[in-house]
Amino acid sequence: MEATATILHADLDAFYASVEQMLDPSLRGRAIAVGGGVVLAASYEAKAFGVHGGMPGRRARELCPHLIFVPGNFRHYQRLGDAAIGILGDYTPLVERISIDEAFADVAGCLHLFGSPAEIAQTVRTRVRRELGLPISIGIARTKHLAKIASQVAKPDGLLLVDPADELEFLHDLPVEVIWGVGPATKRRLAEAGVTKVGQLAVMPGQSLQKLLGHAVGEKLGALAWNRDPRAIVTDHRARSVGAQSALGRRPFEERVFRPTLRHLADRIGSRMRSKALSGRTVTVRVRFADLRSITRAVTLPAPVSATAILAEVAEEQARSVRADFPNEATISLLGISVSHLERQPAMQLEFSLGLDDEAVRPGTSRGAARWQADRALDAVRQRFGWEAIGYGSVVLETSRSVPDAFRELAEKDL
DNA sequence: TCTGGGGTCCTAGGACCC
DNA sequence: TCTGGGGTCCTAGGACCC
Repeated sequence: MEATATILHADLDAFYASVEQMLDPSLRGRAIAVGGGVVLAASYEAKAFGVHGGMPGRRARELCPHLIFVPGNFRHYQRLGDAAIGILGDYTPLVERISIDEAFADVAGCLHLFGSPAEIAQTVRTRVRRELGLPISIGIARTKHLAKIASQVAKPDGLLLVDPADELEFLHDLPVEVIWGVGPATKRRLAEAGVTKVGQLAVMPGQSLQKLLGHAVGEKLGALAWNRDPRAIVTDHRARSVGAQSALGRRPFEERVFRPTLRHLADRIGSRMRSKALSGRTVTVRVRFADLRSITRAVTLPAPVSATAILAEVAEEQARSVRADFPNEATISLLGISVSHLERQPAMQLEFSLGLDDEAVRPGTSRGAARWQADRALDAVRQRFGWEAIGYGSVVLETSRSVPDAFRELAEKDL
């Protein structure tokens, strides 16, 4: 007996742009871009001119002179994304959200209640359109990988079921870059070997594939080309790292620049970690030079931390070491911090024992405890009055922001 | 013709231990 | 005196995804 296709991949079409067009009817049917300095999302009308997400706003305007730029309504995006995925959840508890506008679902267990996978998918599409006013495409297949490809092929505003009997016929005709994990670099390498279609990839000997792309990527691609994808739906993902970065334009690589910036980044990361009761042992700093080459420095601490001041100190120390190692790099364009080796526990007790807080403030209290309490107080104020209400005094960033802060908050939001 | 920010996973080499 | 193998952890960098 042949397995049935019960995995759905649902993907809201040109999400931010569609929301804007839904909210403002005068934008419907027109080429719009959400964002300004950088295009965060483009409507299909704009995509027809070659405009796409991530593109500099100026370039987009060149391609499409009548392009309308709209600032984002980020609260709406979060709300509507949640609502759309929620509709999917009305039919099965097996929903795996992978971003604000995208999710997998397995409907194998609810067919007797709601009908065939295609019927369920169509119901979801109809409801998202009727209740939220948004277009959503859904792909259905036997595996996650193929369902995702199907939803991309179905776009815009479409539904595509890949019958298990037709999987390879469907898949092998498509270009290699439809495969999850084939980006520009892998595509180029494959093209150099004369491989542009999935079908060609499929018949490549495993050994040469692994030689070309490395063991893991080669093996994965070889399997995916035959639609061998063992991944199941995972309903709870736990974070493996928490990070923040900031593009700086061109700034001198000096203490007076990187100290306040790292402090601000550490502050954002620390408060996010504390709000989720996470702490982490490895602190990685990224420094990007003016020519876009970037350097990372990581250090693993003996115990996990989440206090802003400690994260900042560790990060500053690493920035200094990069500075010392690259005396000829006078200009930087980005700084980032990321914390990994996360553990699910408050960091308070652990930070005492790090030796980072050797000056006791008073008997029974360490500097680490004082910091932790200060952080908690700050977190509480922000919870009531908003992020901008309070912060580390030294932090005044004159960075010109091409990305609205609300977008950062959105990107930071736990999905 | 230089795009921002938040992530995940893989590779390779070195240190260290048994 | 060059003679193994296996495992784990760590760092740095790269590719990819949304």
